[in-house]
Amino acid sequence: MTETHDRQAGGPVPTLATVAGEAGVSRQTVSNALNNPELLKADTLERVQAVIDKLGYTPNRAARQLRTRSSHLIGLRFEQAEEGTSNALMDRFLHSLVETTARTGHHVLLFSGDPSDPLEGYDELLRSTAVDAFVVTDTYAGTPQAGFLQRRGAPFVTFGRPWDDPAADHAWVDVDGAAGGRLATEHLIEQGHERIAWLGWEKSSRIGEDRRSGWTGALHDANRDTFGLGVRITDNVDAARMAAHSLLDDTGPHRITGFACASDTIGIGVLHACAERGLRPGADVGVVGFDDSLGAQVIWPGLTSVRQPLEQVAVELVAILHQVLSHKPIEDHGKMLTPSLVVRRSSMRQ
Amino acid sequence: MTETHDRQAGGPVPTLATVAGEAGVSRQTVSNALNNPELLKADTLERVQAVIDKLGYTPNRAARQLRTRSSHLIGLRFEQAEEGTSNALMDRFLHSLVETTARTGHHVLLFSGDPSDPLEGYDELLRSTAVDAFVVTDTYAGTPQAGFLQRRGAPFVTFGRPWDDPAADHAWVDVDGAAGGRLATEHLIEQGHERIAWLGWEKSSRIGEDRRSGWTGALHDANRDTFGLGVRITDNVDAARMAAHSLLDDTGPHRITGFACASDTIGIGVLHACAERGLRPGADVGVVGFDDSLGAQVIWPGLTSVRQPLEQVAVELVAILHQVLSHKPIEDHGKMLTPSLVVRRSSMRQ
DNA sequence: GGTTAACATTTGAACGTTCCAGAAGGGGAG
DNA sequence: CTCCCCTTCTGGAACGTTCAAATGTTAACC
Repeated sequence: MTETHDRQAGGPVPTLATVAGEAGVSRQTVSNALNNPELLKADTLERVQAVIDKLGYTPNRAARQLRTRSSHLIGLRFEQAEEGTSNALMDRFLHSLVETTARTGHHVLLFSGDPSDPLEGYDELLRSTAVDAFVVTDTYAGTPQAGFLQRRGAPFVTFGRPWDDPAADHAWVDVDGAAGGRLATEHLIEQGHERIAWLGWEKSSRIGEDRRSGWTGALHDANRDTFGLGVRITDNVDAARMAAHSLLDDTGPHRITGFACASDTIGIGVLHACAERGLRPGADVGVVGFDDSLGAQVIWPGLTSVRQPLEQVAVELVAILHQVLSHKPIEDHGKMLTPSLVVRRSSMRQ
Repeated sequence: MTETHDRQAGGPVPTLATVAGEAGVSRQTVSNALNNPELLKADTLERVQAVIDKLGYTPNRAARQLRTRSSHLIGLRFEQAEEGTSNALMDRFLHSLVETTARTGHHVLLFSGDPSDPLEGYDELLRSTAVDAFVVTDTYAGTPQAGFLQRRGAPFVTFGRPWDDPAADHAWVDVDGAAGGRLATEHLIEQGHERIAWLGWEKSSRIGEDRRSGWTGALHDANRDTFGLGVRITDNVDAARMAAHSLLDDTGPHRITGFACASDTIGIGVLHACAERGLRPGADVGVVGFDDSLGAQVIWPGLTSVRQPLEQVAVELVAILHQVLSHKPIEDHGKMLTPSLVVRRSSMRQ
């Protein structure tokens, strides 16, 4: 607690005029003391600062926002995720974002919208000049937010690359899913697994295909075949469990012993199948999930998982956002970050 | 998409004056059309509305906020939870809150603060009149936020009752942990378990003691002893696993077969211990967790858990907040909600 | 027909800040 | 001494809205 004023004090909130009167200067001088201190003579600045501290003055945000047309708020549409994996991810990301924006005096404003209308909310906040910019998170292929905001001339950055249009010229930050899939697969190869399957999402999921391509690439680089080893399912534990059983039933020249998965939910399904067959995760079968969710941490015996650097994503997002807001020409439109592997017992041979 | 204006349109944002000019009325009349439509003659209202729709006018939030001294923002300090159970809870709660506040045109503003100073952030937002009110979530015993905000005369509601001071006269909403503990225990009794243990937190946790008291009460009502059956540990899987082993080793007149737990993390630890002993959850041992987290849903074979009605908590919080903001006398200072039991296979006898 | 009252709308001021143009006070060059 | 520039500070205006009071309009009553 560094403030020198009395935090307990209630009473009327001091304004610029209050401070100016107390310090014997004009309003504008007080304003300058805060926004352009280099314009003031040293001793004036000091005197004004003292009064500001004494009264505990903080500029009224509404007035400042009205005058400067800048709210220092970042809008984020906070949509209900299906009961699934993404919840935990969002929580971690959101915290990083709040933390990062705070460093530059910005705050995060959450708004909701009917999932059936992906633009709902954006428009109203824009017209009422409630936020300076948006962070857009749900940018799977075909979502119209980016196009809409761009046409409206609204500042925004997406978490997620523009899948449809590689030439899209809005700013984005994303995590390299292919690199993640490769990390998982190469780790399983290192652990000595001969046949490594991929359990992923439907073909329509661009994120899923991206992650899968890392698996394909790693196997090809090791001169291995992927034929019959890539399975597409929906993202739930039971579908994954059954798919894993089916793959484990398959007795070719080599049995399948490695599973790289597009999500932790799927990885957990594989672990369930192992339990039902009496296979020991780690020793008999190697399993790697994706996203390092809470479930991966608490499930027995611990699920190795690809972790997205969400803290870093937030930092990059905010950095780019500042460039966009200051109308600087943006150097890179996109920033790709690399995930890391959190190794737990589900993939450790001994 | 019900708006009749062109969502694509960029250009200057229309103001009250724009609309007034177009409709041939004064600014104030347009303002009234929005805020007090009953003051206008029917056909005037209709005409103004038509222009508002046509131009896609939305009142400037900053100007409105400056004049009315109301930002329509609810502040929520969003603190990093330790890697643990509460994350998932927070996510579900936060979504409900965003959804509920949206219904009355409010938004949620997130701010962060150094965990070492529980008051950081509140003061600044208050002085800059950035938010109308706060929702305070981390109200374990001894947290100073409530007292601070009350002295400052700031509107707020806490999620969590004032443990220290039952006579505290601020508004709060909470979930009845004792009822939850009782639900879990009575369910285990119904399932035919003779000796039911409690695995909970350290005595310093008021929430933990509250939940535990439900277990105690249910056992006493059934004329059973609790002696030696209540264990206090820290909230992590491994501690719970070891404690469960220790309890399962105990061979009194009856073996312990029921476990009521203060959290899902602990419940999951018990399931791990069962797995290591070859005990079948459900058939041999009944386990009930608390909070219905993602982990409870995905772990094999499914963990029965006490679920907090977070959606309803949000609704009640917002309702009380509106009472506080309109300076109505508050009927009840506190609102206690009852949790429910989500039964999964970890507690089903067959 | 004139006085009142109720209704419908307008006008000027204010919220607290920053922008802009300009004033006051030095100091040096011509 | 005058002119000009530089530094430092000031006063009025403006951002877009709502409040409070004033104005104009219609209807109602005796």
